[in-house]
Amino acid sequence: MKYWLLKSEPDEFGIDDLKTSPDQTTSWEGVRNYQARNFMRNEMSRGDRAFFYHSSCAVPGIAGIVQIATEAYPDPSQFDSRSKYYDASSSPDDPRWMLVDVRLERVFERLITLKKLRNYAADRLNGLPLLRRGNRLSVLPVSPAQWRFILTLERTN
DNA sequence: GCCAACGTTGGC
DNA sequence: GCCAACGTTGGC
Repeated sequence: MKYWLLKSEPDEFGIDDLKTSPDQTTSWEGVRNYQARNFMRNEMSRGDRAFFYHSSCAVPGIAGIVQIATEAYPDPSQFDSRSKYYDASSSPDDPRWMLVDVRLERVFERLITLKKLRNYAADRLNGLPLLRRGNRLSVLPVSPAQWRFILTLERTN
């Protein structure tokens, strides 16, 4: 089993939106970056777990945990001309963009803020891709050791 | 294949 | 709103 971090803007789709979704499950549509796609397509598996990260908001941070509920499959929104994720240059015969379904595991009582994570950038979270300068990927790997350590931050100040 | 221009991401 | 860091696009 692998561990991941998935970014979403809470103004668009936050963890509370997932909580109220049918089966607390949603299709993680709209990933339009090749590296992020490759992570989903090549390395992500059903049963993996991911942090649900709130980005581009007042207090960025990890809001909870989701489970990867499917293998990667073509993102239908790339073929929907009314969708903001429409990609006219992708064909159903050779879909360019993939997604996975994710199901809510739990919502943290308190956000684990980016600020807090940064406190450990030089030691326990050294090398965490999220903390890498200039990182913009919306799908990022987390090592098992980093995953375990981040979970301990849930109960500390 | 190079690279400048442009667009997007995302923290602050 | 600003700006750094990238990724993508398109002319050549």
